[in-house]
Amino acid sequence: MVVIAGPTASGKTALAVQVAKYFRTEVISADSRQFYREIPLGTAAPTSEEMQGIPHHFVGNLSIHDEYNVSRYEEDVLALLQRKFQKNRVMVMVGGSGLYLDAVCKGIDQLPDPDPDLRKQLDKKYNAEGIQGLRSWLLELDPDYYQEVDINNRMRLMRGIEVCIQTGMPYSQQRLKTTKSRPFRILKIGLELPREILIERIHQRADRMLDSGWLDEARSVFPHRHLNALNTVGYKELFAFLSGDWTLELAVEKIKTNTRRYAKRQMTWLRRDREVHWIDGRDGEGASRSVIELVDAFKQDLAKY
RNA sequence: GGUACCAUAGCUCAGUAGGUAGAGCAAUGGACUGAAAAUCCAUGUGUCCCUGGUUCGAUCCCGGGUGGUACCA
Repeated sequence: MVVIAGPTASGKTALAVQVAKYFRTEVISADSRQFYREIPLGTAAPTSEEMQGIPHHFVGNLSIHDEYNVSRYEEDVLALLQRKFQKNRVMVMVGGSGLYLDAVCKGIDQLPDPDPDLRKQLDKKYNAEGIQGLRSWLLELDPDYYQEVDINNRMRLMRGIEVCIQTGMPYSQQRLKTTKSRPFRILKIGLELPREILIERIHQRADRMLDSGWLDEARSVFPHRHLNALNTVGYKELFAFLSGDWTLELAVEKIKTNTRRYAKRQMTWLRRDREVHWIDGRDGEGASRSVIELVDAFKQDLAKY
């Protein structure tokens, strides 16, 4: 499996199609927002024209009303890969959601999915007693995890508490971070661009997306703005405009800023992964040639064993 | 042309009884196992507009200049 990762607006979509074309195979998206069919414009999901006839999986396959999470994604992708590897030697996975990429490449521990009723209780606790309420709750249930969590991060605190309650065992004993073995070999590619160029591309793409009707798309999902799928860069800002809190100009400026920050977080995540082979994303043709070379070298390497 | 006010970090601004300065945002670095495009942590040297003067010492007080804003002609 060839994994193509990189920050938003770095040209992953086009590169993945080029590579999939060359190997006559299909593309799996690892983008936690392109799943949702109601929001293709604002998530820069590939259009059918951009796909150039290459089958894409996990793009527009869900509704914003669906419940979904990384472990289900891991399962779904593995099931699909098992089928696809029967006839394809190579598969391409492309996306910018680091956690989702890792779930497929390295696996994720066996832990329960969140229970909606419990989440409600946790929210109630947080609203009534603030972060301190969550802290003391977690300290009681799992003192070991309490020592290592981000003590200010309410989501981590909540998840820790949730797992302890649902399983009756400390979270810290179940979050093992073991790496699972996969029945296929993985080659990871990272697309990199000089900072100024990436920033320029982010800005231009935001303007292009707005020109192509993004605001109308945001308006159409506005009534559901509290759904998690819409807690997303771009939509949050457009919703602030649609609510009358911000001018459109301000919203656009914030979209650009927040997209830049998102790209930075993606890079932080990816840089940590020593298995990534970095390639220059400035020239699309060159990038796809580099990927193909890397894949061929990888195959030859495999043949030795 | 006159009068008043303003000029401090990339931006918006605070401040110093005269002892060379700090917030928010941005930016940068980082964390990350079922909300992940989420969530969270860390990091503040900048000719305090220029130039004379007073002073042991001026970003701060005084004079002049330059630029900006408002009002009056």
